Amino acid sequence: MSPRSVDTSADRCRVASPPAANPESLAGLATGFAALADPVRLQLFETIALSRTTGVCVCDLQVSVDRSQPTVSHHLRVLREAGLVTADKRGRWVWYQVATPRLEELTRMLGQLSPRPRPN
Amino acid sequence: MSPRSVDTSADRCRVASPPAANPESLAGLATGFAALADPVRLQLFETIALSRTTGVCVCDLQVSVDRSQPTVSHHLRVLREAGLVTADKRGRWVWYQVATPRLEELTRMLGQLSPRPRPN
DNA sequence: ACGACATATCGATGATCGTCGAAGCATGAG
DNA sequence: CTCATGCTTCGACGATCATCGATATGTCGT
Repeated sequence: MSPRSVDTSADRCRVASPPAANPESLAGLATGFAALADPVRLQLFETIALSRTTGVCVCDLQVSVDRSQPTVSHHLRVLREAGLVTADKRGRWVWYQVATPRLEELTRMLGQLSPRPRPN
Repeated sequence: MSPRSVDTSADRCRVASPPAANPESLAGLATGFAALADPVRLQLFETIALSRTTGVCVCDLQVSVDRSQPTVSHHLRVLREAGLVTADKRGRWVWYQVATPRLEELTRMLGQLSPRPRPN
């Protein structure tokens, strides 16, 4: 017997789902968090995000994370496919920038889970 | 040659690291995001977070995610070890609650990466 | 055209992950 | 005490992942 349905009807509580996100959007969000779940990727993303105006070119990203060039390229692809960054080929180099809407989507979700937003 | 150091000294930019988080705290944050990187775990966490006051007991979490009971237990352990939730054994049941400071730590980091916080 | 350079892709390898059934460990009811 | 119940731990298995060297693709300078 569930602890929510003990006794006659006193302690009872909505066992049915709260206003949770639907499963597909949940999977999308999970993919976003998965992209940030690796230390190397998180550092790459931080570096990209902190250089808002210009973006960063891959050759500069390489030096900061001490991984082989294919590995860095792989991580950047994961960030790209998660929608967190965009790549822009300018001449011989590729510049990465943060994809703000997606980042804010993730931030907003975490924010809504904190016991803050609805103080009523 | 880096595209930042073309020409004589015109387009130059601080190649050296921005005020990035140190590597160890980066790993800690990555662990946090990794805990949210699975759809099942994200739903569990959402359900826990949305029932702030009381918390949720595992038996109620089981029904919502359609996974075996050991699997749910495993995911809850990951969330626990990532510091995102706390478990409280009350009698025969275990009640989970969100660990607010940790959640806010993750939220804050994402917030700082959005091109908002410093409009100067 | 050619060679140097910047990135991306491929293929392989070891590590980690998600999942389950089975077994273990408490707790409370009888 | 004994048994059912709620949850965790264990062991296994297939799937996915992070990493690298080798190779491919595209671009610029000469």
